[in-house]
Amino acid sequence: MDVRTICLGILTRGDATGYEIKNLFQHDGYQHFVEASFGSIYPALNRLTEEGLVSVREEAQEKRPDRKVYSITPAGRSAFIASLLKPLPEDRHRSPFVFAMLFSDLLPQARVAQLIETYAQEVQVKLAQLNETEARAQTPGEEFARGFGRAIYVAALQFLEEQRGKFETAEPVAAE
Amino acid sequence: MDVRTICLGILTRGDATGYEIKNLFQHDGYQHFVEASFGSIYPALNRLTEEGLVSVREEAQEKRPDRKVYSITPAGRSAFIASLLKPLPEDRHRSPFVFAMLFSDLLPQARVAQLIETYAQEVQVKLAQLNETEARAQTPGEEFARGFGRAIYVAALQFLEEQRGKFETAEPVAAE
DNA sequence: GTCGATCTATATCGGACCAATATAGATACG
DNA sequence: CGTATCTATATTGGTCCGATATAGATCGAC
Repeated sequence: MDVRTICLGILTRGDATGYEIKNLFQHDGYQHFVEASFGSIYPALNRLTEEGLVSVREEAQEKRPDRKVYSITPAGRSAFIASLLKPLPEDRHRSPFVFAMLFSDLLPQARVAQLIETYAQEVQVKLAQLNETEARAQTPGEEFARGFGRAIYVAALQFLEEQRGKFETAEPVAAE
Repeated sequence: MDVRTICLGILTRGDATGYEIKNLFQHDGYQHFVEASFGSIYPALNRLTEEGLVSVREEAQEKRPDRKVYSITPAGRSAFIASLLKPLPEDRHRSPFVFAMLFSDLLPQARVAQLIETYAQEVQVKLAQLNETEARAQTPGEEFARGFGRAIYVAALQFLEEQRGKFETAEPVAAE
């Protein structure tokens, strides 16, 4: 799922600037399983404009940089739906935490316990974020995404809870 | 968790060629939460060698390209452990599947059902892979990583099972 | 009341990383 | 006997991220 496709998808829900697209990842609905940086969003929007998949209108603002508001075109909408009909790339879950835990035998116990605590807290924050958005009007898709996130985070927390303690008795090895 | 750190970690478990490091991600222990491509592994090993964090010995083979077997140095081991003592980057879970489901209202029902089925099958394959490795000798870290993966995958499957059907009655919208 | 922080909004650059491709002989299978 | 897969290296094009730059607006703290 490249950034161009992600931008198209977001624009099917309404017009937006590059800045607003970026912020959608931090707030509402799109949390946790989709992301893109400014460094890829702005070039993506330019290319999409060249290709006629989105259109821009520049809204000049007094004493502010111009807003470039992007809208999806009919061609863009078709291209987006077509991309959802093709086989999807697989999920990619990169976890520095799991990687670090693979080497727990090389770390002092205190650090291992801390890794687990810190990670558990992060998961709890994400879970709380998902529950916050609960009240707002949602598409069935957003409902699904929130449920999916909840399911995974709850399971992760439960597992961490089970593991807590198991790494407190293991003998540590040289940490230098 | 950059590729250099990942390579260092793997080399703490024993010497390996770039090729073997890459393959470790597909087989044993490191499955699912860690990955790197040849295009980043080979340059990483070169740089690590320059920096003295790993050493190479070239094993000439008859009628085969030379094997470049990498070993971690004491400096490399220290650097690796130091990187595990610093705060870790957060997990990054990119899911084209969840992204597509966010737009289920734009897709024909059949496609949505297919998305769920296909994804569920992929998760089941991953779960089976984790259970396969069960028999082999494991470090506590590998045990943890396998348990973590299992917990998440089982929860995902359970959620998908609950959702199956919920997307069969939703009215579809134009798919072109 | 003014100073710093945060927000809106654009954009670029270096570097990291991936996917695909190239090379090339070995082995294994049908 | 041919073809696919395996061992093993490496590069290239392109995508993407993180950091940085710019710049005025707003808002809270002191």
